[in-house]
Amino acid sequence: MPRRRPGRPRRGDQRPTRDLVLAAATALFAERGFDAVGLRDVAAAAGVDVATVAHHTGTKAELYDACFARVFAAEREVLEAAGERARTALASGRAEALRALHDLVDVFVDFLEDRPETTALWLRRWLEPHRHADLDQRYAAPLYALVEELLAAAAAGGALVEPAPHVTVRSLVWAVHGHVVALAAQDGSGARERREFRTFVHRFLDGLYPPATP
Amino acid sequence: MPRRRPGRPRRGDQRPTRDLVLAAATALFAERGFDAVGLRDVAAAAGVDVATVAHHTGTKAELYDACFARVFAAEREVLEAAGERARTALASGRAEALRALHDLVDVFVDFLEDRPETTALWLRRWLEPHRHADLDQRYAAPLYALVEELLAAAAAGGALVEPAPHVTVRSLVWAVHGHVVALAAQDGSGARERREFRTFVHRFLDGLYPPATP
DNA sequence: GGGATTATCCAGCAGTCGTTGGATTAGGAG
DNA sequence: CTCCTAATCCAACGACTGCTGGATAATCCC
Repeated sequence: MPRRRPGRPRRGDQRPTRDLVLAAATALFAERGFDAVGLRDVAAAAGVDVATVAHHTGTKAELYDACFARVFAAEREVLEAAGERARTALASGRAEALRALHDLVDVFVDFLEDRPETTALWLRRWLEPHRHADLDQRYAAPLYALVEELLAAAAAGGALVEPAPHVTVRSLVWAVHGHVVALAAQDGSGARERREFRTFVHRFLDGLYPPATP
Repeated sequence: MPRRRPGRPRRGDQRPTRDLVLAAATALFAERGFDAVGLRDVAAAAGVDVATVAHHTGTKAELYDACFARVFAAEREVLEAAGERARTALASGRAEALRALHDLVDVFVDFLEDRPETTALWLRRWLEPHRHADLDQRYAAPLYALVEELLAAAAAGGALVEPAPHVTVRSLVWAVHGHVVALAAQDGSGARERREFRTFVHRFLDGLYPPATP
């Protein structure tokens, strides 16, 4: 491995080192977890010395936080864009709200299937509550609020009082993460699994909120 | 901490040291994970020296495996007992099969609510595929097969061909684990949460397999 | 050109890790 | 009592950990 050029970076230079380190660290943390990844592993994966990692990202805990913030910010961005589209459909009636709900869930599933490391970090977050202070406020809460809003709109006229919407949303979210984990654990493209999971999700929603009232 | 008596244990002695170590290690591993728990932590929690831990449970990896085997064996035992009861109901018709399905799921939820460390280890197992070789064969496969069998029986006459039963089962299992994690993360007794989750589960099953065909 | 700034690496510190060899003590077997 | 076995702890080894002080090099600003 050739030694990287030291010194101040040129004005319109290549990809900044900090992003390189964050990408490498995210992949490693998602696969092995906080304690099983050494700073020297991250440095080697990024083609950089340990001191350089520390120079750009500070403490190991700060690096960990930065990885989470980066991944979850991307997810939140995608979901809020899809949520904005869905929100406009809310005013158009129950059928449109139901379709918007289905679309939003599809976007969610697509996103996680494409970026399994998001699921890995999401799960690790639940197993390490002490390490993440404000992640829920910045990430989970807005997502839950949006989907609950759509669920409530879809249920309007359906007289759905229980279970509480947040229970339904949480269960759906965990089912999706379980699907992503199962995809990663098996071999093959998983095209069939993806198709069947979408079928399941739509049946799940239709079962709770039948599209046509008898 | 007084020094423990060395020497060969007396004939009808107290709780064997190995169980003490395994219990302490299980609690620590469930809370912090493999790498964040040192053998000295386990030893201290069990009131024992490090060398004693090694003497009884061998390598750290072997200790980890022993914890998993212990916890999952308990779960499998409970589920197979409930499954046996359910299996006899299968021959009595669709309505009885549906009720048996509901009962089995209730047993599953009750068990995990009472022993949250089972959920913690279950999740960690998915995040560390390299550390667990044969756990799926001994634990997950029989459970999945049983619930799928019940689902298929419940669906008989309902013309359910998709989604594939294992997708439904997996999603339900992950939803339950998500419920347990949420219970552990919140404060209070969580009695309301438990009640609402059961409502959700039963609605979930009824949505996929309506109890009365219209 | 001459600082000032920024980036990179080398070398090493102090601490913890899992693991082990050996000493000590207690009970069972004869 | 004497031998054997089993249980416990102490002390230490080598390896690895996160982190850092300082040297060097490349660029920017003037």
